[in-house]
Amino acid sequence: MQTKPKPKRVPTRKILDTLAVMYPDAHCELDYRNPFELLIATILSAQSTDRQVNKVTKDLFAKHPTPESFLQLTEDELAEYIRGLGLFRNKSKNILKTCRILVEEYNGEVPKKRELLEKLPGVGRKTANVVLSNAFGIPALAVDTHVQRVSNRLALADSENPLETERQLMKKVPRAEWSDTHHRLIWHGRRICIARKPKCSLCDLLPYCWYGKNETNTKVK
DNA sequence: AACTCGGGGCA
DNA sequence: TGCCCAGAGTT
Repeated sequence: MQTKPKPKRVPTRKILDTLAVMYPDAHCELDYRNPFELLIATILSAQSTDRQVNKVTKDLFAKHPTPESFLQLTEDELAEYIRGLGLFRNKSKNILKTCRILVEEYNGEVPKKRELLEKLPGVGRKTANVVLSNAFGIPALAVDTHVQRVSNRLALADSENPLETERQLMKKVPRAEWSDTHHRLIWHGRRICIARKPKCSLCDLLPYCWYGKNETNTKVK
């Protein structure tokens, strides 16, 4: 790794506006109808694709729409539903523990506080933020691998630590734009600013991008 | 900080 | 065939 010649001034406003033009309708691509389903779908999405998650949750949520209903399932039975995903045994175990807590401590509801969400098995900082923001409209900026990578490349963040990246983004991005920005960074990370060979020649952010300017060899069709 | 969980999709 | 996927928990 080279020492980073950080730009003197990051044109945050231009970056956010350009992202808005590029991805005007960016949104969560997990299928869910209520906070509980979003919580489960987000736990399931760890190291898996949202398409695979949507595939397995369709049948699962149809037959088990509530945490009470999930508790009728054994660990193996739930694992069978989500077998198409990676990490399915861990997820099955964690989700059943989480459902038990929801039923026994929160009257079957998903709590709306970060501290409580993060205590649920399988729920970390990222998942908690997704639920707060998408399900409850509580401002939060979830940092996953896409947000982390794209933020680093655009010099919106200079840390590899997701929590630190979250802090830096929250300082630079107006609170009202946290949710949209989160989704747009993800869409950008999946479509253009991909990990391996970013398609810099297709990127409207190139004029504002430290990485794109310095990695000319990565420009692929 | 480094492991581990992990099957499926895609180049 | 190898690499990655809207991470979290444990050591």
